[in-house]
Amino acid sequence: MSTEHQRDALSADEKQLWRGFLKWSETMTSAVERDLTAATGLSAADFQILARLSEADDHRVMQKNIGGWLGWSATRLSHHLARMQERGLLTRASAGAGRRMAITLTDAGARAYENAVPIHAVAVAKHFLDRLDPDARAALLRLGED
Amino acid sequence: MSTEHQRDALSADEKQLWRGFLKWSETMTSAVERDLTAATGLSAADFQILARLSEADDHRVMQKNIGGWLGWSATRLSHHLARMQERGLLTRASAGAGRRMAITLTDAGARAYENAVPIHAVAVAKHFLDRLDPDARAALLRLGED
DNA sequence: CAAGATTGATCTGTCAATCTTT
DNA sequence: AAAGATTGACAGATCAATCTTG
Repeated sequence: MSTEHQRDALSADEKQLWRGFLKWSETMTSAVERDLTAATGLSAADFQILARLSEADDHRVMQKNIGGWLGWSATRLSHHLARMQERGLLTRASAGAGRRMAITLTDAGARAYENAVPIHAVAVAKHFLDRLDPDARAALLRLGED
Repeated sequence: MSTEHQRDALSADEKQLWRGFLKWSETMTSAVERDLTAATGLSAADFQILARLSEADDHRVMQKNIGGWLGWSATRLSHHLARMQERGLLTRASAGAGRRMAITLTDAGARAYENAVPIHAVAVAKHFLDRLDPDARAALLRLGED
């Protein structure tokens, strides 16, 4: 009989791998966010959005695209962009077909992002990049490229 | 001059590695939780706690220990355990020094966990384990063992 | 109507302050 | 006083339902 089609439970090794990964991943991303937020007042989510806007032509991007890049639901994105707009980091304007929206970085948003870039880079290096050996780096790169 | 002490920004490769990891990690853990919750009504957080209780002698564990194993704050754990107690999955009782608490699995909690184990195993295998080649597996195991 | 976005209710997590027992 | 746990207010995320425009 096969042992593949009806897994009863994880083996001890698999359990260790899964639990270890979860704890490492959560601890590491929390540490990055803690450093970023303490120095800039931006959350990790804020930073990701500002980065995408900052990289775009005219600092302007369709809302739909942001959702795709980050893998966020429409709902989450809508709520988050509303809050960021209230804080003056970006503006929203309807643009074309259906209920399509164009998101634009404000000057204040651009400044907040530029100020945060080096802090973010140091945090990611300290808690993530610097702890990866070449094998781990290659493995994670492969997992992430889909 | 050194390029180490004052990182200005991540390189393109580093950015790809970091963003790719974040998206993969969030997508993958969400997929596991979606499968688990759809079939059992348990969240990933619920499952982790039930698993630790289930593995303990007498299905009983000190609250402090759970926090340490999972890397959770005392606050988060307190709120979460209160909710799980209301759902009848576990009981809380003061035990000894200070404000120490002993957490015990109920029969209903034990049944819910046992029912969820194979579903969880299939989900973790499908979305995580089966997608790791030997190098990735070894690399993640190293990162997680601290 | 279909795609894209929003809304409100609810649930989870965090922060700061507080409480209890030794 | 110190350790461990709780509380309440608030921020962030999710779900289901709804809205808008081509």
